[in-house]
Amino acid sequence: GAPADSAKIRTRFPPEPNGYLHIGHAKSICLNFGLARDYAGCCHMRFDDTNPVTEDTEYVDSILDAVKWLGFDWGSHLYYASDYFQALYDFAELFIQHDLAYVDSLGAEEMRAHRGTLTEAGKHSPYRVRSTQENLRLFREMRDGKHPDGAHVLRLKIDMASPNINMRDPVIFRIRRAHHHRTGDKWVIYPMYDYTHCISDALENITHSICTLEFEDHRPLYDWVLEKLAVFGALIRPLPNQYEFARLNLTYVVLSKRKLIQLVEDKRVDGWDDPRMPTLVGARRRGYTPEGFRLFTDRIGVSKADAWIDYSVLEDCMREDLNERAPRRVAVLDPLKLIVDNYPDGGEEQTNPPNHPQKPEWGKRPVPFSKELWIEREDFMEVPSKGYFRLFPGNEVRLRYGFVVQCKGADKDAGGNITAVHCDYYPDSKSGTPGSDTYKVKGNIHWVSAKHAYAATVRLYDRLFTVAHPGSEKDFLDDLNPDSRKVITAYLEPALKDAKPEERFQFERHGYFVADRVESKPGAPVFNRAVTLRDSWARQS
RNA sequence: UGGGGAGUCGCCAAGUGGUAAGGCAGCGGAUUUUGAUUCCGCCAUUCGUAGGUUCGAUCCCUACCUCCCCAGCCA
Repeated sequence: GAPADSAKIRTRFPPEPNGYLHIGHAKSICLNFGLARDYAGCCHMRFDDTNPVTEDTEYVDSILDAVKWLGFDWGSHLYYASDYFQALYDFAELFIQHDLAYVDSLGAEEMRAHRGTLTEAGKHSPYRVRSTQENLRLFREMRDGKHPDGAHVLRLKIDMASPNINMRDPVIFRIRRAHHHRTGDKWVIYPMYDYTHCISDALENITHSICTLEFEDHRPLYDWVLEKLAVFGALIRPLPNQYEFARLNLTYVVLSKRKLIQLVEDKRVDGWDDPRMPTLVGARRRGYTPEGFRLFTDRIGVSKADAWIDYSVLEDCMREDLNERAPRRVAVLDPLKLIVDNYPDGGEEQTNPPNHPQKPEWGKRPVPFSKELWIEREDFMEVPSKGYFRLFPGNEVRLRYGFVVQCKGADKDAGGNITAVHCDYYPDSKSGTPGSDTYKVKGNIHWVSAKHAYAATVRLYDRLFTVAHPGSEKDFLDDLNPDSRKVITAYLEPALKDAKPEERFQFERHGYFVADRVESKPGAPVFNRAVTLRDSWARQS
């Protein structure tokens, strides 16, 4: 436990280690750690590991990593509810001794029947009148493994007629022979959440126990348990208080743990860190930043109203952060060949785009230019629509940081599909050379030298990465096909691991790092955003 | 229809007796070698509804409406 310091705010982030943290958890993490930081208090990292059948150390590690990644530090305050198992047990005997707890031997079915309904009071269990001596004996036998799973439970003796169902003699210990990730097989009885959480908070001298709305009904029980223990003299006042806030809902995003597990188990995604997953590890691979998440949680606020935050808020936060810090790189994702007819065959020269248009101090980088380039297929229209000012026959555009060219037309295959676009360039229009700015064009498109493209930079999901492709140029371009992005993702994996903020790149054309559309293999669902899985899809699956 | 919560602009969200902050989205316009960024402007006579108290109400009172949560030996 932590020292009692009445003046200090003390919060805690208490996940159950039964899954990976997602964007929704970021709100809770930022809230709890942020409050502690803003009020010079401290925030405990605590695992609520009272149900051994669902928990695993794999999750403990990933959760710790996620919190650190978000930029928070719990210092020496790392706790596990399982560390309190003995204290929790001892307190339970105290409740028995004060005739406020009893061993119930009703089966699960019968117990439910006795609990009553939302509108009808419950009935007392016939075991509710057991003597203190018998309760103590039975409870110790439960602890000592003398009874099979489910044979008995320990319940608090409160009020079976309470309109609040949580107060109808809640179960606080159950027999569960399962290996616990930390205590191993030492215990066969495990405490329940309601009983554990408030006591853990009290033992750690938490001042503000912040949780989500669905626990509002549990607050009376939280207070009841702690008040009794204080009266018994087992706990010192002041006692912690529970406060609730609305959990995060994000449009287009499924944050239901059950559904996410299903996606992973059904292999609809590559794993918890698939860039399409709303997990923090997934978001990280997408190029989302801790700073962006912190900005996001500041922006959405905290209230008790059920809210659906529009995804654009998250996007804007990430853009705002990356716009400042991301060096610019170019990639062509849907390549169309552009041939500069009047450029010398085999010719080659360098252009020098800045690393950041507003930060000359970041310097420039050399980018090769040659006769054949790759441009985005959408940057050419044989018959331009109104307002279109990129490439179309007769029009002039600037090849960004390169030359101004005039479009001469396009080649087509037998099926009428455009296979290449032709243009002529103006040799005196090269960016950065004297007089080059006398050319006034509305269109400005990005490009990659075809013969150097195997070493170009690729955008995946939201990020751009420099790729040194092991295969030929053709292999590389084949991999660029939107339908096989996963292949590249897998290949790049090692390179992404330790990417620094400065290594994050922003897509040049749109200054926008979120892919608009990613389609997976035929027959598989279509995602509207690379980032997210649509809730409606998850529902039908 | 038991109990607990919530309703302020398309989406969030301040304000809680003195006459509606801010952000996102959207819409204009200026700068721009990313249709980006940046910049400047517009965007609720109205705060779920109906009454009431008051000089004055989003804020107080009454009634009503809508939505969310609760009957795990899950958290």
